[in-house]
Amino acid sequence: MTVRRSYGQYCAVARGLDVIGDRWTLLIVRDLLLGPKRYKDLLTGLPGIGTNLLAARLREMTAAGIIEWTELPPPAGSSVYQLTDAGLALEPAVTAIGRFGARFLGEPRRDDVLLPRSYFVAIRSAFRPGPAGRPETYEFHVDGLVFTVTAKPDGCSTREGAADDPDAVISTDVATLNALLLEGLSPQTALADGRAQISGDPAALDRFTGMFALHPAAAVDRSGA
Amino acid sequence: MTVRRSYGQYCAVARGLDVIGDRWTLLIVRDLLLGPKRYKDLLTGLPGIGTNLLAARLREMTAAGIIEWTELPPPAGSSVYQLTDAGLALEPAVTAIGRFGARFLGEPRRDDVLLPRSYFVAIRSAFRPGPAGRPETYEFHVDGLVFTVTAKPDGCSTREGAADDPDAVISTDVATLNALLLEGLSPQTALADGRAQISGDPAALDRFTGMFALHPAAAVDRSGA
DNA sequence: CGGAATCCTCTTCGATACTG
DNA sequence: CAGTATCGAAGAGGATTCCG
Repeated sequence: MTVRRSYGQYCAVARGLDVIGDRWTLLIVRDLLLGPKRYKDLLTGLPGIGTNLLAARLREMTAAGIIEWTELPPPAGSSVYQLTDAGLALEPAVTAIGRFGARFLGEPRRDDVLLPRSYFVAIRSAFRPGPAGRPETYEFHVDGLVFTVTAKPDGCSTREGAADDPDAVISTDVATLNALLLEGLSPQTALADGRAQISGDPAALDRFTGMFALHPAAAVDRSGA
Repeated sequence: MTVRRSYGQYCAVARGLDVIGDRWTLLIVRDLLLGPKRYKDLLTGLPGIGTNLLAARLREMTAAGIIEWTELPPPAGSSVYQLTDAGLALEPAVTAIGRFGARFLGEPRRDDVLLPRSYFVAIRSAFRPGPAGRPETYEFHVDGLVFTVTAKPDGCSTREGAADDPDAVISTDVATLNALLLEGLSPQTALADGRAQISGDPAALDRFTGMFALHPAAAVDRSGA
């Protein structure tokens, strides 16, 4: 409807920002990096976006060719938005901004919301291949959402949805997940306290947290408020 | 004055966007990657920004700690803005967005403006080390701006300002620079037509364009990194 | 019920004018 | 030169309503 606003510069950075520079756009991409999502999934996963703005962004992103609308095959059959190849090409940008933003993360603020999806995107670029064991698959249930993490010696992948044949299934809440990944909470403590449950290999949570130590070592807290 | 708007998500990507997500911010960073700039330099280098918005952005970026205000040593003595270490950490993000944006670049549109600074940021990530010769320094004069490019076997650096002891000094306009880098215009033709002048080693412009082939063909998908 | 379009208020943007 | 002040236009954010 509206003519897309452009910086009007013949520059790859400016042109990229013409496409992804609007508010919320890159956060929609972040969530879609974990797989296709329904409108409602995105809406509830991005508190504050407002339904009109989400609809507008999805329209613009579709027009730009970075997402597409499709229907999942039966039995799901739901209509979803997913990244195109051009949209997948945004992962390095999301990662780079995340690395930059990590230095401003500090401690959670009072009115910060913790979103499970964010962690399963973040760990992709925080993967430290362990002692080169065999590939391992974890299924996480966090606050009603389900994620699959597959760790191989040469990298890891994450997506939203259930795993085929996981080595372990871990259930927890996002606060505990944050504590495990960013605050050094030990898996033993989390399990003993009942903040996390595991079925399958009981040592899997240990190996998981070891592979994804996100502790902001060089974090410079500069939160203005 | 205004409370900075935040996504309110405890997520490195969202926090990063809280800092750099506002309109124009990342383009200011792009220009500052070439070195310190005065207010006026930024204003004229970013057509359309508007002086109040530039002032607001510089204030916010200073508060966030990604730029700082300083005075250049005599004899220049001008007051300038420059990136802090935290601001320099944005180069990977700028590069990643540039790689993504390259696929939307196409041909210049009627109302696109060509900005010399953009090219000297872009070539940083398009450097293909040549046949490992000795380091070479080029000084460019483009539409009243001066740039220094230093190419070494293991990388290249670019900055705004005159070179100390350049191997060649090249004068041209931004349209010709664009044609040389993106449209395959041959240096011989450019020099013969008088669209570019060179002093020093006359073959230097050949070596330069060879090192920085940005042609869409070569620019498309270098996403291996 | 999921997927939006509409309405309304508030903030931000962009351009111009003006000041130290 | 380096900003501040002002103002109309556009965009963001929230609630409600509509559509299938």
